[in-house]
Order: sequence, then structure tokens, then C-alpha cells
Amino acid sequence: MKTPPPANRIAERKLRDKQTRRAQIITAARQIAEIEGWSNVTVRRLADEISYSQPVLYAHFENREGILAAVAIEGFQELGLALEKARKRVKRGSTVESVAAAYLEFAASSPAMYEAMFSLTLTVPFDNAATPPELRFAFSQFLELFQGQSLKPEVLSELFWANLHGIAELTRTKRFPPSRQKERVRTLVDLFTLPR
Amino acid sequence: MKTPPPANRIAERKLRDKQTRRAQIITAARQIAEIEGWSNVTVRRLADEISYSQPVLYAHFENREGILAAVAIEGFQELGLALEKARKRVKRGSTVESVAAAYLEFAASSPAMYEAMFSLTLTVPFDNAATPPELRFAFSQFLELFQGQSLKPEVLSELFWANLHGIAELTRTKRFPPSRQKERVRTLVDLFTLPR
DNA sequence: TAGAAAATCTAGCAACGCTAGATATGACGG
DNA sequence: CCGTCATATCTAGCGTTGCTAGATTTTCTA
Repeated sequence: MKTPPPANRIAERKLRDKQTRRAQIITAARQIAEIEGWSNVTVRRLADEISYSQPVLYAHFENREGILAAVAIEGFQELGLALEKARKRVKRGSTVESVAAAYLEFAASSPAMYEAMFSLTLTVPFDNAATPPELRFAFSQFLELFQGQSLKPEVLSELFWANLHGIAELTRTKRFPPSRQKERVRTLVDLFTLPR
Repeated sequence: MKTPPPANRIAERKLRDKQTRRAQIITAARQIAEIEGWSNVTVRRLADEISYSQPVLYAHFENREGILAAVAIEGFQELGLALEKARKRVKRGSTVESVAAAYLEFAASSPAMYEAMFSLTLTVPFDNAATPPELRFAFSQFLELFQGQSLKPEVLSELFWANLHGIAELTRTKRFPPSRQKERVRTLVDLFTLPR
């Protein structure tokens, strides 16, 4: 077996450590946000959480908002996976119903993360080349859902997404009573599945 | 003509002054937010704007968030009026189309105010007795829209609102390309008007 | 016009995001 | 094994924020 030059091994270890710490920061931020709200996610608090001083955080992220953005991207990754799973493993009813339920379940069970995913305004438009692949992946799940069924999958996907997002957001901010949620989803699914 | 006791007249004048100042604060907050974003709406800045020291603001609002809430409520009032107007004076097409266009027009032309209206989580649920009448008024416009047409106007109204809110929010945060907006609205109207 | 009451201001606290400059740690050549 | 140098990390502090206690001024009343 060949032994790589020590310089490389050391550099690799340092890189690993750095990535680990980055992950720790993101995890801590998410955890605090989910329990105590985003206003309690301060740079000082995060530094404390990973047992380093504040300036270390700025070696990983440009600023506090950069941390939020990282959490948001992780959220889009998870959401995308959840939707894909729901789309492929349909339990009962239509795929549309399954995906809708998965989306709302995600938003309801991780409200702080969901908040981060949509609260910050993107600097680059969604369909730009510089858009993180995680975001594109998540949206592609909606596109798949309406592929071939309609003349314009994009428009239908966008509308379906907008409707789900609206429900999630208005529920999270207490505009919608949770009591009618089941009925809402049923009607929503009808709207987007019944033949026109 | 009778001259009321001076005590009353003075008290009235003080009340008027106070209300005027309150209105000034709200107007200034809205103006700054719309031009420079909510992060630039600081208590010091607002105090400066009305030419008083900071503590005066706390005689009008409990805290900074109270100012946001006041702007939000004014927003719901305006939105409600805009929707009512759109519903009653239908220009072309259906009332649903007219209301949808009015809603999105409102959100697009006052993004900061719209942000305030939905960013802050309500302490009391929307259908509570303590809910400000402005919010109820705005939502009632949706209810009117689907009255008698369906078995459950509430559910349909909520879904329609959620869809509009989703479109507005995803457009504001650059998730939706503005290019397809017309087509989106057309399809949305179809979804909610075509007989089922 | 004197004194009470109301209105307003000054000055400061604690916490925030962020950073310059000092200090400690660890890798590498001799 | 050691001295050197780069890298990693910390201490300390700046400017700004929301908010408030206590002093001070203004206004009303009798």
C-alpha cells in the first residue's frame, strides 16, 4: 500500500475538521431555531454551541444570513427527497395527494426550517443558472407530477406549489384553523386532479 | 352656542395630536420600509422622522413589533377595500378574475407592506373573537366570492386565498419568473371558476 | 402666579453583528 | 530535536440596536 505524502493527509484532515464544524454550526442553528425561534440564533450563541469564539464562524460563512441560507438549502434538499419519496411510493390515492400531504407534513414538522427556506429573498432568480441544485431538485418533483398531463406542466406545477406554500404559510402564521386542514387538502387535490 | 368646559376641549386636542402623531409614525415606517426595507425601520430613525425622542414612540406602541403590527393592520384594511372594489366593479371577465388581479396587484405594488402583513405570526388565531376586524373584513371578500356557489365557501375561499398568497410570496422572493404571471393567473381563474 | 401633573428628553444598559490586532498552536526544514 | 514561520484561534472593542429609569421641561389648574 502506498503512503501519501503527509502534507496531503494533514490537509485532508483539516478539511474534514472544517466540514464537520460547518455541519455542527448548521445543525445547532437549526436546532435552536426550531425550539426557540430564529431570533435566538445569534452568532455568539452558535459560537458557544460549538465551543469556539465568534470569529471562527466567519471563516465558514460570510455573515449571519449565510448561516440561514445554509440551513435553507439543507431544507430544500430534505424537502426534495421527501417529495420524491412520496411521489414514487404512493400509498393510497393519487400521486398528487401523496405529494401534497408530504409537503404539508414537512412544513408542519419543521416550521423554523420552512421559514428559513422562504423568508430570505433570493439574490438570484429561481430559474437562474446560479440557483443551487437543491432548489431545482425540489421543484422538479412538482414538474414530474404534471408531466404529460397538461399542456403546460410549468404553470400547473407553479400553481400547485403556490397553493401548498400558501396553505403551509397561512397555517404556520395562524391564519388558517387547523380543524379544516383535511378538507382543504382533499379539495386541493380535487382541483388539480379532476379532468378539465 | 354653548362653550364646553375647557378641560374637555384640551383633552380632545391632546387626543387629536396623539392620533396624528401615531399616524405619522405608521406612515413613516411604511414609507421607509417600502424604499429601504424593514431592517432600516429603526426606532431611532422613526423618532427622528417625527422630530421626537425615542421614548415617545413607546407611548404609542408597546415595542417595535407593535409598529409593524399597526402597519400590517392598515394593510389589511386597504387590501380589503381593494378586493371589495374589484368584486363589485367587475370590468371584464369573472369576479374571481377581477379579485385575483386586484390581490396580486396590491401585493406587487406594496411589497414591504405585504411582507409585514404576513411575516409576523399572530398571537391569536385568525377566527378568534380578538382578531382585528380589518383582517376579517379582508377575508370576507373571499367568502362573498364563493357564496352559494359551493357547498363549502370557507374551504374554497381559504384555498383561493392560499393560492394567491403563494403566488404573491413566491413572486416577491424571486422563486417565480414574472414572465409567466399572466398565464398563471389565467390558469388559476380556470381552476376556481370552471364548473365541477 | 404657585404648585401639581403631564409630557418630553438625556443618558445609559445590555445585546447584537462584525472585525482588527494580539496570541497561541502546529507543521516543516535544518 | 529545535527554531521558524504560517495558520488557527482568541481577546477586546466598535458601532448600532431595542428599550428604559430618572431628570427636566412644559402645560394645565386653581
